[in-house]
Amino acid sequence: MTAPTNTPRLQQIRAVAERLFRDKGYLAASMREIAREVDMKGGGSLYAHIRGKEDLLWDIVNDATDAFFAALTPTLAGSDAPATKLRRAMIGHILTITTHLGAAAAYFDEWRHLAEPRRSQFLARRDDYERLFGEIVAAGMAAGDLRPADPRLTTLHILSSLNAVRVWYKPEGRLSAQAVADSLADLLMHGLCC
Amino acid sequence: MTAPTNTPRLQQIRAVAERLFRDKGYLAASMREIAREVDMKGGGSLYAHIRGKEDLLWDIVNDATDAFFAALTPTLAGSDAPATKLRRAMIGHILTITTHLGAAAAYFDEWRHLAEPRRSQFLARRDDYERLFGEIVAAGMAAGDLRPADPRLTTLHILSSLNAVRVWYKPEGRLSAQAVADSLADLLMHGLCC
DNA sequence: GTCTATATAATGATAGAC
DNA sequence: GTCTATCATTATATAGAC
Repeated sequence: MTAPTNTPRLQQIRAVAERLFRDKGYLAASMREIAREVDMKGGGSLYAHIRGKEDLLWDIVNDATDAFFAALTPTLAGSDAPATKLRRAMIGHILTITTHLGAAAAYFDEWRHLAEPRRSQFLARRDDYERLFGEIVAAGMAAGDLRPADPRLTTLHILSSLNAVRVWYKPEGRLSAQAVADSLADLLMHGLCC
Repeated sequence: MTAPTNTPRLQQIRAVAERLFRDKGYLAASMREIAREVDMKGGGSLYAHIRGKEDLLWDIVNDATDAFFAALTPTLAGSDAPATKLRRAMIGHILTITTHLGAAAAYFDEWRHLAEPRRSQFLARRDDYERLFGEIVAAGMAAGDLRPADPRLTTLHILSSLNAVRVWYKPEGRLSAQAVADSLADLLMHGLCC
């Protein structure tokens, strides 16, 4: 939570910061560069809109967290069988990444540049999400819907496999986000073997 | 390639840099901090051993690349069936990550802070490795050993799933590296479904 | 709200004594 | 090879005119 205002100019600044934080990393992206990309002549003007660089990261990280929860909530509320629920959760997770690539980079990689207590607050929310996701996996195994295995370790494998999409997915590439999501869900559900 | 010498002191500096680059990121890890962790009193003393900070990153990144190739080569040379080869390659890849966590962080995340032409040189070698890995996948599908799918996309999914282990694996944790490697190989080979 | 100028702190790297 | 001192650069952030 920074300012209660949310002007178009601020949103523009946040969009640029999101892109630069992803492209070069939080530390390598300077305030002067962000300012230049929104057609300001010096970094100082930014401080009429934000209190500091870290606020930009904080807002981006929270947008990402909100998006992941928003994608998972309807799946959790549904009454599908666990395996179907898991597939829907996986697809939703991947599509959230592919439609919020900048925010995803902050969520997975750049959050460590947050100072306390924000850092811990973020990690707590991320843990909540992973716990919710893991409950689907555990339920599926308990119901005999999924192969029995260590549910915590399996959830870790699933989520980190899904998250890896952020590294190489290109919106302008030959593959649609849906095709990437479907293929990875198939791979995780059925495996490589015949 | 930096200096032809390779003293114990230099190896110690590289080991510290590797750990700090992983823990805080390349840019956030200062030369003064590296110096302090090898019991030097100021960052200046480091320059009797290296020419610059980037040389440390470069050497670490190349160590990682060498390690990945070293793990893959015997598997490629073997005469196993493609599916067996793939499993061995996956296990070897994961174990290389877990035994070189600092170098893996540089290999996957910090390489972008290399200036040209080193950056491109590194990416070319990494592409070579991924191509070799992908040939096992393609051969397995061609032989009917693996389920038919887009071999390039499948290779991308496999490798990025394996690579994700670096993010959460803790050597002092409850799971051995071998257990992590086996469980992920099982998941990718056979899937979650019954 | 944006500009210019600047305060303040930290960085990578170098120089020279020992 | 390590020390201390320092240079040059860059960073985030602030002050005050407009």
